[in-house]
Amino acid sequence: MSDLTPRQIKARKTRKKILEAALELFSKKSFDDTTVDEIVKLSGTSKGAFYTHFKSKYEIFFEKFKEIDEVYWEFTQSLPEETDASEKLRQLSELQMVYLRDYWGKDLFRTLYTNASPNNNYFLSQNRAIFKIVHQFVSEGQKKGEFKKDLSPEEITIIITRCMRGTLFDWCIGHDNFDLLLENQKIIHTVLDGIKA
Amino acid sequence: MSDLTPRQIKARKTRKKILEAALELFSKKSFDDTTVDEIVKLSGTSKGAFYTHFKSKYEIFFEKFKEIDEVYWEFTQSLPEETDASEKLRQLSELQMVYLRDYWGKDLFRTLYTNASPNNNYFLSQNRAIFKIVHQFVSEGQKKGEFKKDLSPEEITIIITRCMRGTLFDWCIGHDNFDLLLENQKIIHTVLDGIKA
DNA sequence: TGCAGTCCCAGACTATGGTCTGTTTGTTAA
DNA sequence: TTAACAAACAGACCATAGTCTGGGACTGCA
Repeated sequence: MSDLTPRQIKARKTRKKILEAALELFSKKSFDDTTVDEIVKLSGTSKGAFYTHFKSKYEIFFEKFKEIDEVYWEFTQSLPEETDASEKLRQLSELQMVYLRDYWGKDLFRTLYTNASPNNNYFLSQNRAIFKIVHQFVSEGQKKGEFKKDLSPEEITIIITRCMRGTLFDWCIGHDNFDLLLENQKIIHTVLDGIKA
Repeated sequence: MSDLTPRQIKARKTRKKILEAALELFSKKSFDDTTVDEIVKLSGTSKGAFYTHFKSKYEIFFEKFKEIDEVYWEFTQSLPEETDASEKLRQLSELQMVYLRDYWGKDLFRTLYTNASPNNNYFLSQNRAIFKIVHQFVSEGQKKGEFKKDLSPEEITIIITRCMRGTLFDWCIGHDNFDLLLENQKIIHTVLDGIKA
């Protein structure tokens, strides 16, 4: 961990300064209202430093996004083994919504969606914790005979995560200000009904 | 219709020139690679003209987006009345996917999603043709006893359109290059199973 | 008919995300 | 040790979406 050369240590420090300044400004103002020049100024660095450490302004809070998956893993550990698969899925999706609503918030989360691109879409990746966890629950459910087997676990997992994404998209882009938990609950309930044996 | 003053007629012409030039460039290159200066140059107008007629570069092809709803209406007329509601929904969603895939294409469609904002999201509006048509089919299905009644027609309609949106989002943002029709079919089938009586 | 006001537009200008070039300084192979 | 190299960075520079100002032509009203 700390067998880094002095140069690398200094670089890390610079990176950290930039990251902290950026996140501070993002929360104080907003992503869109924060300019790279401001970040650079507050962190006491430069454009050059900024772009050696981050590919884009967007990528900066992408860093923060990775925290999400930590939360999911912790949750999974805490679940009693014998719970129904559909119950687990319900709880997981609820956790996700609560977390995104309360910890991230609409505005911050929106920039994720509007800045997504085919090159930069980790949050669609099937390597993500949320995908793996859902997949695990679905497999369990199929083994226990709780779910149909005309679709593979992967296919069902994709369906479920896609529904959640649709809900999240409407939530952060639309101006309806709907109840994220309630809306998610309805769609998840419907989908689970659709895959029950 | 044509009781326009000469000034208004000229303005319309300018607007049209800009719109045509823009769409030509969008299809020849892409939305992102087309600059406003190019549009202005090709259309023989100016920035001032551009921004009096359109709020933003994005809004320009928003114009094109409205064509979609025309297609949906036409389709609805062509359906035999006695078809099952779920069959109607299946066909409608398929039509949508074919149209977006073949007529719009991934790249063009993506800019819709990445440029959406709470101020500018007609395509989430419940006034859209797609929403109204789905709503009508769902109501029919409930009346015929084909669908459950524990959710209102509006709620079910939202669920269905949201699923389609989730699929479309993954399609145009992700790099999986999956089969849009097939993926849509799976998710719609599952959701319909979930609302069947 | 004359004139005040407004619409439509031209084009200079601004703001900002991102690139490029040069410089310094730590690193490494001989 | 030292020369070549590369990492880390500073800041000028570029590209482009969008704004601002001014002016000419049309319109409506006195």
